[in-house]
This record gives sequence, C-alpha cells and structure tokens, in this order.
Amino acid sequence: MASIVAAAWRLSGEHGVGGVSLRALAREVGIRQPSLYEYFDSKHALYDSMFADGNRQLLARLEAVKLPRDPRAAVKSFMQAFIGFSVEDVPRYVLLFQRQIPGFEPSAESYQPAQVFLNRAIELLHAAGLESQADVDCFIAMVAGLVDAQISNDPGGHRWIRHLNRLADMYLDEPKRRKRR
Amino acid sequence: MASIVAAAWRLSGEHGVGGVSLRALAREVGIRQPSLYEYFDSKHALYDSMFADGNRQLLARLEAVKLPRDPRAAVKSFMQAFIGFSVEDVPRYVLLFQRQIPGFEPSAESYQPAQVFLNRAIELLHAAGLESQADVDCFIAMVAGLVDAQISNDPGGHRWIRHLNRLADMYLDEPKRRKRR
DNA sequence: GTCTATACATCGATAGAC
DNA sequence: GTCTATCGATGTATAGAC
Repeated sequence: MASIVAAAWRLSGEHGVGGVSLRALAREVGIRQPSLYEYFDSKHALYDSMFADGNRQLLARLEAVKLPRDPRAAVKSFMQAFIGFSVEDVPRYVLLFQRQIPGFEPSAESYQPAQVFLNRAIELLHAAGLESQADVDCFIAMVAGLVDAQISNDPGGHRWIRHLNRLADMYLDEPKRRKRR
Repeated sequence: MASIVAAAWRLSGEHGVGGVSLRALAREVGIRQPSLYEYFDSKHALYDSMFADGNRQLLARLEAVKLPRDPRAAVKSFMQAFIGFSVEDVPRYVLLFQRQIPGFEPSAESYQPAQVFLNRAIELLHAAGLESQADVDCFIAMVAGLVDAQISNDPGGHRWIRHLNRLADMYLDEPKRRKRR
C-alpha cells in the first residue's frame, strides 16, 4: 500500500502526476493492473492516498523545523521550509496545491493535514502582527506567487524564491505604515 | 479555422481546456472528428492556435486601455486590465499562463504576443520606478499570486484581486524605502 | 491476494475511399 | 475536405481460476 504510493510518486516524477497510468503503476510495483483494485477502488482513490501522503510529508517537514522565538523570524523559517518542500518535488506540489487533476477532489480526511498546515501558517502570521484576513490572504498569495513563478520559469533555480525574506519584511511592516497615517 | 478555435473556447468553458475532446469539438463544429486533422496536425496544434488567439485577445484588450499619464496609475490600470481579462475566462487564463496541458509548449510564433505583453508590463514598471530585474520579478509574481488565489479559491469573487492597488503601492514604494537606509 | 481474460468507453491519430 | 473504418492507448471494471 505505502509502497504503491511510493511507486506512484516515482512515476509522477517522469510524466507528471496526471501522467501516472494504472497499467504503468502496476508494472512498476510488479503486479498486474487489476490487482491494484485490491488497494484502491479507483484512480481517484490513488490520488487521494497520494494527497494524504504528501500532506503528511509536509507536516513532518514543518514540524522538524526549529522555529526561532522572534515571531517574524519564525514566519520566515516556516515559509522557507514550505518553499523548499514545494520546489524540491514539483509533481507533489502540483497535486497538493494546484487544482490540476480533472475531477479530483481530496476527501475530507485527506484534506485535514492541509488544514492543520494552513492554520499553523495563519497562527504564525498573527503572532507576527498580520491580524486581518486581508493581510494574511495577501501574504500567502505572495508566497504562492513566488513558488509558482519559480517552478514554472526556473525549476531548480532560486530567481524568485530568494526574495522571500525581503518581501516578508515588506508585508509584515505594511500594517504599521498604514496605521501611521 | 477561426470558427473551430471559437468552438474550442466554448467547449473549454464547460470542462476546462484539458477537457476539450476532438470528437466533441468536431460535433460542435458539425463535422466528423478525423476531418479536424485538415485544420490541425494534432491536438497540440489546436492548443497552439488557441494560445495564439488568447494572446491576441489579451493584446487587443490592453491596447484598448487608456493609460493615465502618471506612471504609477498607469501600472495599476494596466494590471487591473490584465486581472480582469484573467478572471473573466478561467480556461483561457489556464492555457495562457499555467503550464497545465501535459506536453504542450507554445510555438515561438504563438508565444510572440505574450512577449509583447510582458515587455509592455516591464516598460511600465520601469517608468514607475521599478528598475531592477528582481523588483519586476517580484511585482509580476505578486499579481500572478493574486489571480491564482482568486481563481482557485473564490472564482467570480474579488477577495484577493481587490488588494491590487494597495499592494502595487507597497511594491512601488519599497525601492525608495530601501534607499533611505 | 493475485492472476488471466475480457469487457466497455474514451481518447488522439491514421489509412484510404470518395 | 469530408467521410468510414480502424488502430493502439487509456481508465474502469468484472468474472472466475488458483
């Protein structure tokens, strides 16, 4: 079961998440295609397992990060870890954060770790002074924009993501500037 | 030819760009599926025509915008127009700006209007004081982040894109603040 | 659990007649 | 140009032997 999901990740590295065929997956695992139905009721069920697995990987990664005391530094560390996780495995990022598989919606269970992750991010942003929904939305959209641009235009590089710390400071300072007026 | 591309756009509105099948497209046009190969050598050639067509639409839209004299206001108008164009037709945005069709790479010809658009954006940002590659990269990634979040999480709404003007000011002010130190 | 075998629908694509 | 017919691949699914 876990080894099938691992094999699916391997295959997705070659032809993308959408390019994983059940026949190829069975071949990779060393069984026949119908036997996969012993483990997954459908291809979407496979994607759901991969989605859950990817989110567990993300949570494990972020929990391993030692967050600095300073709230602002904590936000940066957290986001840097997220960015590193995202760019190191593009198909995984695509499955977890882009709506790309036609018709695939993660189940509520599989989606839960994603919620935990998001709540943790919001919590850290609050602690660093971003209180309003609007400010949090903008910050998260900014990070996603950096990751997307990086993956799309310069995979393996750092042309966009290297600006995270500077932009984070800018976003975190902005509420203060707004108040001063 | 043009009417086939138009029909393809219509179909993409129902099941997404990736969901356009040649059989459904032929049905929509009133011919049989193999007859489409008289007009397009492959499905990717169809996507290439759609890509070129979408970029022509974008250029036409942006050329129709009356840009204010003030460089900063001009940037905002330009980006607002781009955002409006993006959110009003999601499949078109997906084809033009997301790498979502597996294996599809626009031809150099079709890509040319996209270059024109990008150069125009860079030009306006320069005029508004964003000179470095880094600053331009960040600004454009920010706009893309807003559009992506909007389309993914709140299609038809304005929860993210409404922050464009405020964020634009923030990005355009930042080089000055950096110099003051 | 895993297999063989088979089925059905869909897809992009091609051959060849008209 | 348009057609019919067909190909090989896909995802999905089932029946039934071992």
